[in-house]
Amino acid sequence: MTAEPLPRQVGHPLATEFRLTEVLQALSDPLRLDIVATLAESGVELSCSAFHLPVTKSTSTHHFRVLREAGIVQQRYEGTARMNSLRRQDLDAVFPGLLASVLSSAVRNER
Amino acid sequence: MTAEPLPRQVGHPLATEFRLTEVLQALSDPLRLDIVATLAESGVELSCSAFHLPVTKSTSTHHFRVLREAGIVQQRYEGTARMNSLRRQDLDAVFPGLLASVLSSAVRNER
DNA sequence: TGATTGGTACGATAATAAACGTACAACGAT
DNA sequence: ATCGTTGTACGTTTATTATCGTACCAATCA
Repeated sequence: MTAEPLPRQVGHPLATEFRLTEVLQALSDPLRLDIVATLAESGVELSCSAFHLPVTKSTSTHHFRVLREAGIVQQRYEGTARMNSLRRQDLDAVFPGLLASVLSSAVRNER
Repeated sequence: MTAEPLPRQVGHPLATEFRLTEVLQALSDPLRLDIVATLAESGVELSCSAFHLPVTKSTSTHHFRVLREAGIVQQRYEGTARMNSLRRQDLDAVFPGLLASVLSSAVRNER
């Protein structure tokens, strides 16, 4: 009676549920800001391990979860990897110009 | 030999010292975001007590200090009151568009 | 099947941050 | 001089967050 393993999935907030303070909080961590900037520059999906973050796997999981729960990244499984992409359209729809100004500020400020 | 009391003064960071993550962190608190939005809407200097914050005086002092140290507000004494104003020009120079997008997002998101 | 890869879950710890109360300081007015 | 107003300083408490380690799971590969 071994149950079928459930397909792995994660919950993402709807764009209507985004909260500004939560987004700002998520972006206020240097590591996470770096992740977002890297995603924006690359323009493609990236696995968690592609970032070579200077923290352990479990801490990495934590940061990606904060970004996901704030609505900043979209995650989906591809094999064993979890692919991350920016929710640009959703963010722009709810907070117009915010991501762009944060990203250009991040470049100027060198994080 | 009673020393003259020093004129009260506070330290403000130079615009060149602004750090994006610190600014985002400062703005990520609902109370502080409210303060900034009120300052922006009013367009004038406001004393700390003009905000009628739902916290004690000492907590209020704390939040204004966070905003000041991030470079978001300018403070000066006027009598016993501490007058606060936005450092709009400095912020726009270092992080172009950031404050504007945060403020318009705050309105949409109703904080 | 078993090992490897990439990531999660959970619990613990340490650092940071929000909130408060009390005591106090500077200024203005009485 | 002393009182009310406005805010600061300091120490404490509580809540949140960043980090880690260990154990584990699902997918792929040999």
